[in-house]
Amino acid sequence: MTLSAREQYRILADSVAEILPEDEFVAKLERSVQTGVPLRVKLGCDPSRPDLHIGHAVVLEKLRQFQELGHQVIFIIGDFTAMIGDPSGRSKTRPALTLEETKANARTYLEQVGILLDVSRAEIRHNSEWLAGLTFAEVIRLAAQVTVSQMLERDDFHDRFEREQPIALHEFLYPLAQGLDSVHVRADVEIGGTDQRFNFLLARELQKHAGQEPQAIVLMPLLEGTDGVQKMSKSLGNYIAVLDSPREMFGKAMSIPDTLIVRYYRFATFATAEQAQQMEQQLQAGTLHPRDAKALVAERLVARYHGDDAARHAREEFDRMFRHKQLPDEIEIVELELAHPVSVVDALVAAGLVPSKSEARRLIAQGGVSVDGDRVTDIAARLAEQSEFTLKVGKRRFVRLRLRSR
RNA sequence: GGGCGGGUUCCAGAGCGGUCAAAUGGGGCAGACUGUAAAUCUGCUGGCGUGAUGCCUUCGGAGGUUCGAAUCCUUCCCCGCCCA
Repeated sequence: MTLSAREQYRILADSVAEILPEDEFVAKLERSVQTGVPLRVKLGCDPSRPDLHIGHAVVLEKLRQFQELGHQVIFIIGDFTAMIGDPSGRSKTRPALTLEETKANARTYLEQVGILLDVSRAEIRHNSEWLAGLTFAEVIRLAAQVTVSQMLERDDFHDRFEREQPIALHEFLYPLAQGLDSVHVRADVEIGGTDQRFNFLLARELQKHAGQEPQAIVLMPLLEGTDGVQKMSKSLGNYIAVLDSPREMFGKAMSIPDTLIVRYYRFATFATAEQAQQMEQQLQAGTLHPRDAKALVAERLVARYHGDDAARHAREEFDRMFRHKQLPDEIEIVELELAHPVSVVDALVAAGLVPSKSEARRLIAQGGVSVDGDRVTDIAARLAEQSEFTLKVGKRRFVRLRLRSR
């Protein structure tokens, strides 16, 4: 069921941020169709951060399309680089991983990828295969292929250089290592987020040096995080993880700013361009309420990772909790041995709802704490002589506390 | 090797002998409002403790001067820029 190059292009070019260079990409597709040889499509993975979020999914979805069109997907586990310790930028201590950790992380990573596409059909390689054995002489020869000013073209290097912030020498080596990966797997296409443009282009240079046809580059848009400003990333804490529970996923999706609704619809739930456009119009015309639009996006998102039932349930629960301010139907139960009388402050800390007593006092003073539905107003309040309480902090932190007397 | 500028609370960044747990912004949290964990507004944001202008621990590390130090001195570590 091989589609023509043109049809493939139409599918693959949809929703990309950029394809570089466009004509080479088309030529590769045409040749693939003619010869029946699938394209080798590379995706690099960072095993130091195995938690996938829905921003990654934008790329994986595209990869899935390649796979469905019969092309060969290649995952490169960056185990070698992870073992050395990625310095990139400001993250101060990103400790070097052991081989075992790297392996375990890679496994988790691929499990999560498996939610979105068929990992069993993909080629999985570790870059330690070819990087670990390089001699220093080879590294120098490699480094000689690129100039410092070329390196400084890269956005973040440039930026840091301008701002007089440190750039460690070995940071220059990472793009080179990544580029070597492309050479070693003979990638026809490399796919990633738009922030990878420089690295991917550098890989083309290395491939040319190695006498290979340079890879085409498919760049996917970077999804903004739930804060609506910065790109989604784990370290910024503005992400929705692929493994988030339905409730969390739904809630986080509901917390995105209105301006992001259509974008999430499109790139997080993979609505078609037409659907997205339609939503946009309805929002503008006022026929679709932003809240409802967001709920639709949230529900579709949950449905993708947890199924339709879970999605519906998450939606109902969200309405119950936030529109009607009732309790969720499942509350974590914490059992503690505390002797009466127990102060509310102590209970909050013991139940793990707040990190310190000072914090608990602050929250009470601000009216953010309730016990069995009644707001606590007194910092020195104590729990009544009963064995079970529902503690609530803010709008969405609940615990059912069971006290056992000793 | 030399010169200069730096290392402050989650982040950025003021402070430069007491009035500093430390300005301001960001982030986070809470409240009000609401259409949601949107937006907006308000408050809080080291720990312990309370009828408190209370106690303790923090300003790269270690010492020291002083009644008193984030602020001065010594030394060590780290970073940036420039010159060589």
